Amino acid sequence: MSAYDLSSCPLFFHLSQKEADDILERAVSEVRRVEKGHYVVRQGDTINHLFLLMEGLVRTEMVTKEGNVLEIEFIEPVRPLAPAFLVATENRFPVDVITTETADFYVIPKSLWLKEMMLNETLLTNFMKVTSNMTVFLSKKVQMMSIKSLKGKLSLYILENTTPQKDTFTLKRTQTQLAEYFGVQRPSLARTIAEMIREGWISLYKRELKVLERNKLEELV
Amino acid sequence: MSAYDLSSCPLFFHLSQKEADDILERAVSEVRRVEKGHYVVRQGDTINHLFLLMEGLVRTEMVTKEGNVLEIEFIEPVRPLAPAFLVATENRFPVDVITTETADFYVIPKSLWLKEMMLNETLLTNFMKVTSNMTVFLSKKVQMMSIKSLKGKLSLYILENTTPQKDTFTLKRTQTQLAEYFGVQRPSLARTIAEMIREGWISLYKRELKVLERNKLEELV
DNA sequence: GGCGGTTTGTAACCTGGGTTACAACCTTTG
DNA sequence: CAAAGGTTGTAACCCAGGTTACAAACCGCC
Repeated sequence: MSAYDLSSCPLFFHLSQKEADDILERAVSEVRRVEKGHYVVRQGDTINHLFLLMEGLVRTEMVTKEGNVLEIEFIEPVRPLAPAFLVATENRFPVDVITTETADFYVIPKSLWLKEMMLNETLLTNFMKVTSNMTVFLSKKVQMMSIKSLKGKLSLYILENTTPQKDTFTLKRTQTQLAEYFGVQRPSLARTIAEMIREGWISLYKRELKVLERNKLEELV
Repeated sequence: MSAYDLSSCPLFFHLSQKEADDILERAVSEVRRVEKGHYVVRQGDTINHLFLLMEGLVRTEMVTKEGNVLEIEFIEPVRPLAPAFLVATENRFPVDVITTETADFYVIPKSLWLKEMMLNETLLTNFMKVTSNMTVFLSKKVQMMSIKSLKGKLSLYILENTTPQKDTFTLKRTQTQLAEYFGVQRPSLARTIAEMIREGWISLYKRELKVLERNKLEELV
């Protein structure tokens, strides 16, 4: 049970490896392997178990009909999947979770997990912090989505990845992925980037993006 | 301190009036009155206190630049404001909070509140449930916002307010408010409603909306 | 170096919603 | 009941982004 480094998981911060292992020893009811490209959980599934991603990589996405995929985030081990929904009144999974690599999960029944939290103050506050941070994340998402123009969304994204001091950064995603993140078509994104370059607000060489007129970007957010 | 009915507040479920009163007695450091139409907190403010709305009515809204207001929800007493952000790592208020009526708040310092939660298991699980439900709420919001077309958003809204059995409901908001909720202009909403009526999917008399072709609405969500 | 697959740039055309403006209703309230 | 303010219906025009399609550039890999 103790092959994994749990200290990197926010649920186990400030717990010794032994404490964390003991908790898992008592609570984990099943180890589940999911092959690459398969669903772990689907939007709408009822949540009675905490899923701990131990190995592999998964992607959560929210699918709107019309086939538009609005990407949310990648999750790397060791992390819990949507812990907030374990406790919520309407405890259904909000998103699809798909493995992008073969992944291993510890499956913990809700009741056992709650019991462990009641016995361990640190575990409990960690859990609360994780769910609260999810709220912060989501409300930022809402903020991003509430910006109507693509130029505005792009500006927000660029500003979040630079500072007045460090005006350059490397795009970590392809244009296609970025477009998905913003919820727009790929050519639209390319067009908008081209416009912003033409107007002299940013420059782009290979994947290196440089901010030239920070105030112009700030105006749009 | 005990003039209020705390049992309606999800933070105090399953607690006796006396238990709840005792907690507040110890934790509340200040009672604050805010006049109608004023800001209680602004987006970006650091959160070191829990605000409990005891009296009055407030509205939270997220303001995007360009002046677009994306309404989120109304809050009635007795309710905490954005409790999730008290615990989160980046504890800044995600939204503006504005009073729509003169309102009274109990202000509780973070440290005192945490202490109370550590002493009372019920209070703690209640708190967790509240923040988790906020996550559920926000991710629904994200889902709604990720639907691109106004027809789709409107369909989702209508479907959520009816069932196959009960195909009629009364619009509780004006078109202006609804348009704000969807993040579109009022004439656009009116136009779209008119289209959906013309195509025979819904009918509308005064504020009574009736679903005629449920499957058509479902297609768009 | 050359070949297939991915990523990027760009252009032409289409469409949903924004914008503005005005008229017809409702609902209060004096 | 009449004036005033709020709510709804509509129309004309504009524009950001969607859609489709193709070419150029890049990136391993044999």
